[in-house]
Amino acid sequence: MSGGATAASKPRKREDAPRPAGDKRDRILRAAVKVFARKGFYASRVSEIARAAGVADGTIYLYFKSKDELLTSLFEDRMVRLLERMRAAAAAHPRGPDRLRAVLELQLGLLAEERDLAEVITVNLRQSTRFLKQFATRRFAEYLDLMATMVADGQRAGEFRADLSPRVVARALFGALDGVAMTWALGNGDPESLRRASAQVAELFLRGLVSPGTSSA
Amino acid sequence: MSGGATAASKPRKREDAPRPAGDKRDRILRAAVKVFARKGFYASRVSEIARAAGVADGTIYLYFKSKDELLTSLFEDRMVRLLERMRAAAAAHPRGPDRLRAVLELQLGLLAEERDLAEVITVNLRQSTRFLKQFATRRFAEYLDLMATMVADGQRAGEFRADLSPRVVARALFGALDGVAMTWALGNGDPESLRRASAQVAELFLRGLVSPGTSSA
Amino acid sequence: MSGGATAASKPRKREDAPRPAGDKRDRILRAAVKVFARKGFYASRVSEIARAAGVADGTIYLYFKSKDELLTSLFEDRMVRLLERMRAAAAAHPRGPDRLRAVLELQLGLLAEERDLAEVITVNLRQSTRFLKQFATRRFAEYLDLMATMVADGQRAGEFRADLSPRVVARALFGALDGVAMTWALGNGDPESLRRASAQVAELFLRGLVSPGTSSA
Amino acid sequence: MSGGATAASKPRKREDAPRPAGDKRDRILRAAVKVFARKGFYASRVSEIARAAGVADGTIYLYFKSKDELLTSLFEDRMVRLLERMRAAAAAHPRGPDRLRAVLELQLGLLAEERDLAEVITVNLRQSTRFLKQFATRRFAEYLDLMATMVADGQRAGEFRADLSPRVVARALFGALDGVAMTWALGNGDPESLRRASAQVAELFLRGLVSPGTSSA
DNA sequence: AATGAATGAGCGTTCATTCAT
DNA sequence: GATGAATGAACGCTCATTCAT
Repeated sequence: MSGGATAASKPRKREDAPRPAGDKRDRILRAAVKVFARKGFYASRVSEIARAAGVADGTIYLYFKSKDELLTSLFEDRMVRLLERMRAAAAAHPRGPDRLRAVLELQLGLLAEERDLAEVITVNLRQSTRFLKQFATRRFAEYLDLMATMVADGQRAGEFRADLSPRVVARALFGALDGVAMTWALGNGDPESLRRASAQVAELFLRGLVSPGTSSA
Repeated sequence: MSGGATAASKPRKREDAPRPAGDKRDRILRAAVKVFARKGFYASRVSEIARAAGVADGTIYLYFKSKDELLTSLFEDRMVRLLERMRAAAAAHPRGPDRLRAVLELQLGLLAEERDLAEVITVNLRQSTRFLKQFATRRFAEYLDLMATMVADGQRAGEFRADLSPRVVARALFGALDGVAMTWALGNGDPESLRRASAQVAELFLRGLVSPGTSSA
Repeated sequence: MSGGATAASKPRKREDAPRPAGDKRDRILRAAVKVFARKGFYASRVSEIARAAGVADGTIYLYFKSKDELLTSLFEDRMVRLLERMRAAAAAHPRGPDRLRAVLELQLGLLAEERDLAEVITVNLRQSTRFLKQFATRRFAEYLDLMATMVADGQRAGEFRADLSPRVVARALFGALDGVAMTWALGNGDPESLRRASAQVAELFLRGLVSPGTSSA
Repeated sequence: MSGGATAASKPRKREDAPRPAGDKRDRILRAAVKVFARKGFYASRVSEIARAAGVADGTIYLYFKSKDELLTSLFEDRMVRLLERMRAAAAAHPRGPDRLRAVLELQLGLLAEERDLAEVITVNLRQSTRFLKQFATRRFAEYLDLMATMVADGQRAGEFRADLSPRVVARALFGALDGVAMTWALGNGDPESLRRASAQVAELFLRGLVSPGTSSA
């Protein structure tokens, strides 16, 4: 998927223009998303993921060091992608409110397209404290920083009220989106309904954030 | 809360007065919170919980059917307690904004006092999709209903803007509180800092919710 | 059962003619027969036997050293009773063929009256090699001796053919009775059908044993 | 017996010729016979069987679903083999008495060669009523049918007395052989002595079965 | 004597990971 | 690289037995 992040696949001679391998790594990751979403990380068997990916059990270990690293890579992969797009969206919108709205809609929009991923990110990823503490921290901090920066920028520009801590707002924003995505993923999962909810959450937060005397539209 | 027999305890003779034992179930639950918080549900060993509770491994099975049921009971117990207090807090505040603020502060206040519990509730509880789907559903739905009802009541009273779906607001509120609690639990965990964050979240949501032309204070 | 009302079970000074205690020991043994028959020795729980006997788990250990000893005592008890009656029956019939017939009918007759016991004796008793080798040996050898002696006596008296080893005949007789009882116990268990089978087995063996030129009737 | 794939083995690639492995299932079964015979089914540990078979504990579960199924497969395997040979022996002897003698000698002959197996079949197999009732029933019924049919055929041919129920005779025969084998297996276990006993049992039953006026030789 | 809550040793089974082919 | 049979460490749970009351 995507052009950029090929990560460290297996060694290939050279050239082999279009897509030499790496195909398998992706198939495994996609299979993992599906299986993790259905049964949860711990209840998922490596052999199930292998079967779903159409490879042998052992093959998985040619691409990932362990089952843990599979979850880890999944998160890393998706998070990097999300952060990239968020930064692009932010750059495209100079005004704080527009920017915030764009970012929120981007985030839920991505999940709406991939329900299984939403379930993995919002539910399974919290499997272990250890995981969250040791691994996810870096990308997650990056994510919170991005959000907090957007808020702080808006405050400096006088677009957002200045009496709220940008970090607290960022955490609340993350949580609200996560909660909405989670309840959606656990429910029926109609993509459109998540998009509608997304617009309302944006509305709610923007109204909560704007400085008195500023129109949010 | 509640005076009498909680759920399915162990068989008790007759009488009731002296309350000789019965604390064992509680000791186990409290030990479970502690251990789950430190290592996560799956990485926690039943024997560790037993040691932490000061009982033998087998004793745990006199009070809980399985390790799973331990998590389940934990959630049930705490959730019932939370819901009771939330209803009480709601009843004590007739005006929508006050009511909402009281409920939010209650929820984060409870977690601020018991950091381990916060970690279990916000992190470990999402261990498995199966758990969330099959078990937690009932109490969680009750929780969301309560929040949504508060919002809807406020809307009918003209205190809250009417163009947002109460259910979406409830989900966002839950998520925001959960996200703030999670990031707090994963961090240093100073109770006071969670209370301060709580006040800001309330501020943010109330401002976002109030009808134009209404003062939120 | 047995004596009378017995009432209290605690130790009495002396006298107390009919049956001071021991009532409980018997209740436990009878409960054990029932439970062992239904589920097999290993699958039977001490607590089930206790419940069936109407006593507490711990009480069983006041009368028996262990679960093993329960089986052991059961076998001993019943075997002693059987051997006593067999000796009496043998003494009452001077002629070899009559004696053999009487003994066979006695044995299957006892089991026919107590189907559960038949199941325990024929099926469960063979639980472990250790059990058979270390414990049952004594009484079982006594049983085989009794049978072999009857055959040998008959041979000396010219009533039975002399070209068969009395010990082999005894083993075959035991086996035949045991096999018939087992297939019966595993089936419907109509007492009358076991008695009919018993008569045929006696007929078969007597005809097989009699010296040529002797009428078996 | 049989050349090809026995029952449910593990997945084999394709080919068939070289028979590279596949001996593992057999090695495990043989180890199980040995261990069960020495300690009884319940006292035997899966890990002991694994060690005796020279495989890892987990390997056993690649070939058998559970420890129970190990016993079950053992019985099934051996029983199928016995029944095949019994049918062959029966077919080779047209006259009732010869046929019966041949079958009896075959059965004890097989056990004489494999003392451990004799112990498992006669002793351990009766471990649980459940086992006997639910599983062994089919093959055991087949066995009894075969014996009963031989008797009934002989009766129709006028070779055996007609006043005995073929089914009762079959049960007695089974029991006699089983009892003789059991007492032998629990004792010293000299193969020759079991063969001698076998001949005497045949003699005893044939004499008991023949119609008056028929020579059994 | 009787109770039954508590104990904790012990075991069947699972499953991530390895490695010979 | 790819395979999947084999491995064996690790753990939840059971249940015979004990002992304070």
